[in-house]
Amino acid sequence: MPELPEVETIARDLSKILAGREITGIFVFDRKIKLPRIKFPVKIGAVSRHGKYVVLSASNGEKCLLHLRMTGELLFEGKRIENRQRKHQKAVFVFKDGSALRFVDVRRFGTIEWLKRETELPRLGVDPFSGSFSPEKLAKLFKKSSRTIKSFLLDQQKISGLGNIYADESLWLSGINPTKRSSSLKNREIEALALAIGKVLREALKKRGSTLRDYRRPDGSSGGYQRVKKVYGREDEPCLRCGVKIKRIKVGGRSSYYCPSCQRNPRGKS
DNA sequence: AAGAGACCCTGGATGC
DNA sequence: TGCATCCAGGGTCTCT
Repeated sequence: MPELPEVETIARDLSKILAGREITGIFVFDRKIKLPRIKFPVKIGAVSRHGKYVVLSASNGEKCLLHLRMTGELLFEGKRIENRQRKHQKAVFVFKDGSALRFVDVRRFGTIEWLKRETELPRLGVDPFSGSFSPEKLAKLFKKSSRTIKSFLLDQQKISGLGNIYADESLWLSGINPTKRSSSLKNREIEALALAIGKVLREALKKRGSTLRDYRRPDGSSGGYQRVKKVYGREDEPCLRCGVKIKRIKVGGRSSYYCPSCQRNPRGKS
């Protein structure tokens, strides 16, 4: 499941490969995807990340937003592609030299949008890699919210880029119970959490993301963070800090892994 | 208005 | 072995 580090890795990889290339056509195989009329060829200026979106910025000011959701993959094929068909293929971007970028997506949740104006970029919360991400900023946001910290961290309108894995990892690292109410966090906890989020995401980016199920880099290679993750997916295994069995509960409809000892709820519940 | 829950979708895991 | 059922989960929509 691509989250910030995976999307950042993909965007960086693609930026090196695609900058300067001209798209001569986009073939869409998913009827849910609707694109406006596009005047080809379109030259790609840069590839970047906006929250969990991969953004292809064309030199004419238009933008293509790609969201991988759960199982989306962007795979680059340098050689002239022989067969445009492939299982679970959502779309193929074909370039002037015959190379191509395939959007493969088993669960079909991924999206492609073509934007004519920059102002249409979806509005997102603060990005953990931006300069405005700070404990003070988080404290301000948390103060207003009665919801659980876990579901808050997953709300892209509040903080952008975190998904289930890195939210759990950050909460474990900062010793905060996922069911705690955002507004109840002490300044000390908020500082620890802000630090943990930055640390977890930077570490994951260094490892080029986590490959748990479908995530792959544009060249087909895997990420390495799954080898260092501390709680996610470790139900019933010992906590790496205290040895107590990791628990798994549902918070806001999502699986949450945490240590019942290190991440104790002050009220004593779970 | 904010928050909770259903929904989308398919493959893999589990149960009988 | 084979079929049915359940589950995963990001984001959007609907309902409260």
